[in-house]
Order: sequence, then structure tokens, then C-alpha cells
Amino acid sequence: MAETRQRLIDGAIETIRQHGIAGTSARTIAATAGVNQALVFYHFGSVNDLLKAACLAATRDRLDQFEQRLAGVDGLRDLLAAGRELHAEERARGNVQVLAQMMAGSQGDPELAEATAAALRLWVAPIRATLDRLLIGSPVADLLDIAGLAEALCAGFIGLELFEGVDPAGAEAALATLDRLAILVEVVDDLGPVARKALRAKLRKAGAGHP
Amino acid sequence: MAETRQRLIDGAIETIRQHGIAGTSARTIAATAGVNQALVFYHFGSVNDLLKAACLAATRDRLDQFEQRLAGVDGLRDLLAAGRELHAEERARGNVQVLAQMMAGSQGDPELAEATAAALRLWVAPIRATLDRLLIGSPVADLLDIAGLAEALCAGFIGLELFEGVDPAGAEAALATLDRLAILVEVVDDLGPVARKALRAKLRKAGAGHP
DNA sequence: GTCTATAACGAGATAGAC
DNA sequence: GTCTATCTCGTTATAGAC
Repeated sequence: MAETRQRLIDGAIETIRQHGIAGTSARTIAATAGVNQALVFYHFGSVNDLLKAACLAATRDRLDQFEQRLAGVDGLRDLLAAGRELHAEERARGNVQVLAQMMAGSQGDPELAEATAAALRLWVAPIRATLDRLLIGSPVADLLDIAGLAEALCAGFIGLELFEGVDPAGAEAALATLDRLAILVEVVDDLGPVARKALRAKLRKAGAGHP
Repeated sequence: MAETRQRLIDGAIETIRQHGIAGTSARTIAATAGVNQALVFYHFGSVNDLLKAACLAATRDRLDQFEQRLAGVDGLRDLLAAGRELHAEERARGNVQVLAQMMAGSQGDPELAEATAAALRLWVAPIRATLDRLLIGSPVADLLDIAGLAEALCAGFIGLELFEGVDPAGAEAALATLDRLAILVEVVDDLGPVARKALRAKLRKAGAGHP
């Protein structure tokens, strides 16, 4: 039945959230899902294949709402609010945690790494598209590679999630500082020709090529 | 003998690097160290205790050089170079990878989380001290919480390391963008009173309190 | 489609020979 | 201080009853 498959997928997500990738097994997943352990192998063939399916399913479930919210953003200030909002929601749902744990588990498991990379790309793409749209013509776009910025943002959130597991206060301070950094980008974005000139001069001094 | 202890610690680090926290066990560690599996328990009592010892030992081994290099930094531009340099070295030695995997494994294991937090603090402290020293009196210090910035930097590097495992090209682009962001901080730092005024205005608009 | 039973193996951990 | 042997349990995976 399709319901059992879904229960296993939900159970896998929940198990990763609660016990991390190291504490995730066919038995712990089945216990969380409330089904028999053998069903993992009947429906998915192996634990790894279930994890891959769960990772992609969880991502796809959220993607529509994620993209729609970002599509409505019409300025850097709004993007900051949307980012905070979306990040809080995905965190509450545990999607960031799951992605982080999948990435950790992907170390030395190329099969898992491929599935994780696919999920990661699904998250990064709409962020990159939004940044692209908002920063076109801005002096910031001259300095920063937009694709790289989107990936750095994602990496930062992943790192913060892990950080939070061992030092909640530190993670909170770090997140607040990321917010402030966005304000800094905004300031430079707004300063106009003066900032652009200063940036270009600084870039020549720093010896950095144009993106 | 003390040599066996050291071999186990080195073996633990190497095993985490190669197989990740999920693939790290008393047996895999002992195999890497070239000693008998039972010695893990004789010398450290449990696998977890070995991991805790290894994490702290690896951190302490590098801390002196890390602090000395940062102490010699005398400007933001120099800090950027030092950061790139130190990060490359720690990455090559696998310390970032180990920390990331320990953080992932700390999810749902409070004992491991405590040890990981201690190692993390050892890394963050000298970074925070250096930022504190360099940014004193800068307009940037008005905007950013220095401790939060140090933690955000660390979290970013952790996230990047995991990112690299599943998408090396993306991680490379993200790292390059972090470099560029540092240049942006430098620009604001150099702009002086004009930037400071713009920042304060923006802060009032954004409704963000003073740090 | 789901369950029980079980095989085959790796895990953490201990006892005791050397 | 180190190794072999062993215990017990958890894990992946399969076979077969229902």
C-alpha cells in the first residue's frame, strides 16, 4: 500500500531528526513509523534507498511553497524577512537538520552523496534565482558571484543547524550576525555610484578578477 | 603504552575523515590504527570516550599555531589572507571534516555534544579575539556583533566542508564568495563617516537594536 | 501487502591467556 | 600492555506464512 511507503518516508525523516544519521537504521525507522522492520526492504530495497527517497520527497514537498514565497519578494529588505521566515519554518519542520545529517552521512558514501546533492540543488536554485533578480544592476553584483552567494547562504544555514546542536546560544548569535551582514549588503547596494567606485578600487587592490 | 593511545587517537581522526561518523566504530578505528579492537576499551573505556579524546587532542595540537598566526595579523586584508591560509591547512589536515562529523554525531548524543562544544569554543575564541582587535572603532563593529561574527564564520566553514562532500564545485564558488564578502566589509570599514552615517540610518529603518 | 522467523554479520564490551 | 576468545545485542537482509 502507498500509505506504508509514506509512513516509512515520514519515519525516516523523523528518525534522522531525532537520532541523527548515525542513529538511523531500518529498525529505528520502522519503530518510528510504527511498521515492521522488514517493510523497509520490501518497499525500498535498502536503508540507503529509503533515505534517498525520503530526502528527495521531503524537499519536493516544500519546494512549491518555498519558490512561491521567494517569487513574491521585491527588494533586499523583503528578501531578508522572507529568508528569516522561510528558514524558521524549514528549521521547525526539520528539513535543514535532515539535509545536514544527509550531508554528513554522504561522506564516504557516493550513492547517498548523489541523492543529497540533488536535494541541495533543489534548495539552492530558487535562492539563486531570487538573488539574481534582486541584485541585477546593483554594485553588489559586480563584487559577488550570485550563484556562489546562494550556495554560501545554504552552506551557512547547514553549518548553523549543526552548530545549534552543540551550542544553541552561539548559533543564535551567529544567525543574528548573518542578518546584520545582509543589512550591510543592503547599505552598499543603496550607496550608489560612490560605493561602486570604492568597490572597484578595492577590487583592483585586492587583485580579484571580475566574476 | 602511550604510543598505542596515540595510534588510537590518530586512527579515530583518520577513520572519521574517511568514513564519516556513521562509519566509525571500535573495529574500523582499530583497523586504521593497526591495533586490536579490544584496546579501544582498555585505553578509553568506550568508543564515545575515544572520540571525545580524539576531538580535543586534534584541536589542541593545532591551536598554538592557529593562535600565533592570528596574533600576527594587523589588518582586515591580512586577516583575509590568514583565514584563507589557515582554513586551507586545517582542511588539508582534515580537522574541519572531523569537527563537522562530530557535530553531526552530537545530534541526540548529549555526551558527545559537550565534548564537541568544547572543541568548537577552542576554535572560535582566537577568531573572536582577532576580530575584536581588528574591528575596534570600525563602523562595522557598530553593526555586527563580533562574537556572533566569529561563530558565523566557523559555522560557515563547517557547512562548506559538508557541502564540499556532495558538491565540490558549488562549495568552491561559495568559498570564493565569502572572500568577496570580506572585501565588502573592508570597503565599509574604509568608507569612514559617510558609511557610518548610512549604516546608522539603515539600522534605524531596519528596526535593529544596537548590539 | 504485511507479518514472523531467521540467517549472517558487525557492533560494543568483557574475561582471561600471555 | 596486548591479544584471543567470547558474549550479547543490533543491524541488514531474505524466506516464507498469512
